[in-house]
Amino acid sequence: MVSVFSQKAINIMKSIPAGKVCTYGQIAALAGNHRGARQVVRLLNSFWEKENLPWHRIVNSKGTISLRAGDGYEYQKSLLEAEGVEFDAQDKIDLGRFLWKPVIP
DNA sequence: CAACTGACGATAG
DNA sequence: CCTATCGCCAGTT
Repeated sequence: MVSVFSQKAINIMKSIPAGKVCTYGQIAALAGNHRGARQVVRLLNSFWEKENLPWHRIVNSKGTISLRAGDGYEYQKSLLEAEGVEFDAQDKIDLGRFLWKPVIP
């Protein structure tokens, strides 16, 4: 038991299907804190290897990858493209088509 | 145990 | 479009 927020966020992230992406704010809001995007970042960096989270499916609210080129940016992009996610000329994802909308009761 | 750290978001200018 | 600021708080040092 870490925290309710962490568990929910982790649960949500583990549920993201291939070919879809999620935003930090969305996960934070679903986990109970609409302003907890930074906590989501912390959780990802701390639990992605322990919980086997698909960190590459998490992007910022604009649908762009937050990492800088050379710092994993191209790697994440390639992973997403391999799952069917498309990037436009501005290297951003069309959230209208690829944003995953989880079903939380 | 106190301070620091963040792959962000929304708002204001 | 851009930069600046505040908010939020678990995990790490």
